[in-house]
Amino acid sequence: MTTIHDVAKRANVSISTVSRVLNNSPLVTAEKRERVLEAIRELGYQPNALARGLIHRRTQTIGVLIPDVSNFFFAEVFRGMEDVAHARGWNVMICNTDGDPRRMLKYIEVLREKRVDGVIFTSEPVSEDYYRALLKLEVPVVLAATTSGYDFPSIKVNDEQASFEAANYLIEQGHRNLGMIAGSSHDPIAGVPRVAGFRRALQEAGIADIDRRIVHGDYRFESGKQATEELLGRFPEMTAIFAASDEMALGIISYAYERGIRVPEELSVVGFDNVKIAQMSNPPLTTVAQPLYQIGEKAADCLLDMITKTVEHKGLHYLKHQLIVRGTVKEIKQLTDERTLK
Amino acid sequence: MTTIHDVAKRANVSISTVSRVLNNSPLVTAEKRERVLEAIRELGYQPNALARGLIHRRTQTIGVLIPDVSNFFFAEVFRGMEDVAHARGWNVMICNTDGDPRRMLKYIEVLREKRVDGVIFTSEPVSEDYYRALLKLEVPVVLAATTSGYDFPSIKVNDEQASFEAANYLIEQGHRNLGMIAGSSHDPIAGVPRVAGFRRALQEAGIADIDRRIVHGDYRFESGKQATEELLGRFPEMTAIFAASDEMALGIISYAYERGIRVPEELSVVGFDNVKIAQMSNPPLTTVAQPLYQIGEKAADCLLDMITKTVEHKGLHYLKHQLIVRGTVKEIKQLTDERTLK
DNA sequence: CTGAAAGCGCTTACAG
DNA sequence: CTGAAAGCGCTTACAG
Repeated sequence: MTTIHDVAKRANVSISTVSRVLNNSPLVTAEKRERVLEAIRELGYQPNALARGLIHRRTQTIGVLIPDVSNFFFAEVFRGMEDVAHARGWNVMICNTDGDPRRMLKYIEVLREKRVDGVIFTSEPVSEDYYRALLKLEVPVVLAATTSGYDFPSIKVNDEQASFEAANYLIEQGHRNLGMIAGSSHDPIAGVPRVAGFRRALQEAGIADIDRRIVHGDYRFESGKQATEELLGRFPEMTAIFAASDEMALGIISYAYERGIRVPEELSVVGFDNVKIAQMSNPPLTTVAQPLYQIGEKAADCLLDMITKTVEHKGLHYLKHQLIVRGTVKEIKQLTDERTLK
Repeated sequence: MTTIHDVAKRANVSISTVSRVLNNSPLVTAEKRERVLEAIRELGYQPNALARGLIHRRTQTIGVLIPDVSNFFFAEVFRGMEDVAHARGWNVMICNTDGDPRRMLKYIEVLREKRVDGVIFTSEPVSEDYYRALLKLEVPVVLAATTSGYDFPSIKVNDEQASFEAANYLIEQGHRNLGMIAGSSHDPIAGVPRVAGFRRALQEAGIADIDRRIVHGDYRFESGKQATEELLGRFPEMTAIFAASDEMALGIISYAYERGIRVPEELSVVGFDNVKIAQMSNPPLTTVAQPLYQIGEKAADCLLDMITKTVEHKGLHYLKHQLIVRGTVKEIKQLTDERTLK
């Protein structure tokens, strides 16, 4: 591969001069500049980013730690990151951690070796081990779709509030016998707060027996089906279920379909996330939208701002969630209304 | 950040010695090795991959050119690549091209600057521009889920044959009035060959009017819905539709659901790809599976073999497709049988 | 076995 | 304005 020396020789100048035109230095005569440019063109020369990076201590690369890009949710968040990185002239090194601590720690080390300029840590809780490893990186870190007790800026949705609104919507539509398929109770991000929001809504509505109305899944389709069976076993008359992920919500719909339970006539369903498949189900899924792509965009923007010292970011940034009403919730007359009518 | 000099000073040896223990050279006394290791640990030193890469002319990084990771299909293929890269000690730089030639060419340049050790080019036809740019890279290139007239090894499924089998399956199930929602007729990979396979099956079965039975979509959900409307407008009695992607197949199901057409009782559907959502539809989608994850794995393995010169790969490698029978196809008695019975 | 030196491909004061 | 030189953080013949 051609180097700066080849160009210098061909243009009959020193490598310093070549370097100057490469870096748009004004102190080169028009004539030499032309000669150099010409030589570059003829040779198809491109500067070696490694050599440049070594000197500038900047690689123009950021690392993205993410559980699994083949997951609908992460795929969209990631796309937002990649797009702004690209637009701002950065590249991204992707690291699928699978939620595996060994893999995560290994990847953080690799990112350190490669001297990435910054890191986006996505969707997982920040353990103390992770925190220490991240600090050693000595570069800016931004949290996407998660948050922590440490001082990394983080971009996410207000899970408690979003969940509260979803449950509340169901209640407003007249449902009183409702349940929830939650995420993991060990998950401080998408697990605990969403349960808390659900709880708050039911409490305010004076609905009893809340604990038994909550079953835990793992956010995936299959667990949504199983959890529905469990829930309907406990409350055969249940009229609505809120799931902490769209995939689990699709599991509810599938379960209902298999048993001949009509959605939404007999069972209303609300999901969480608004991944692309939410609009492809039958009926299309009513869900709480997280601005996935924007979370990725904002996280990348925030990180690049910190790297280039344009702006200093701190603390927790909430992005707006939004209830998307499609076809899986039916309004039902409340018992009290019916009694009143008689 | 600490350098090899810091370690050398602390361990009271030369940087050559530090370098040797870093590279597991046998020519270092146990005692010095210990001292160096100790210093490395205390300092939390990690060698700079840029400096190493500069010398070795190897970055331990591969580039992946892919249209859009947020797409179900590519996300899974990509995951396969990332997993083997990781397992074999390589990192991956991801480049979402969006099928945009400017973006593609720009990315190939960037990969050249960054001196990646190899490139996987995914799912797009290789234009002459791309070919030239790829050649200039001077590193191995492997094609995943696509192929070309050039001499890059490529990993894909036999689209014509897979499509033929899908159509044939429908015919075997007694369908004679069937249609296809194809991809783009400008797409030499997932467009043209799949239409050809469909055609061949209908021809062999002596089914007439083939041209009118084919409508083109863009692989996405919405176009599947629209194409269904078009097809059913032309052939109101149509009993089965084969789609060149699962997403379009889901579009067929949605269209049917909205119009009260029962799947599979009144309309059978077969998809292509077997992305994760295929099993989440109601009824679950019968489809031709491409081994997505394995295509990614194999492409990465093939590339890394070439980079490390373990093996030389050439030509076209077909990975096996497979018809996955789920719930969207109904067997119907053929008219001829019914007549025979009477 | 070990260290000084050259070199990977660049950038950037420094002197002219 | 321009080139020689030093240096970014490493590896690896070379001499001892």
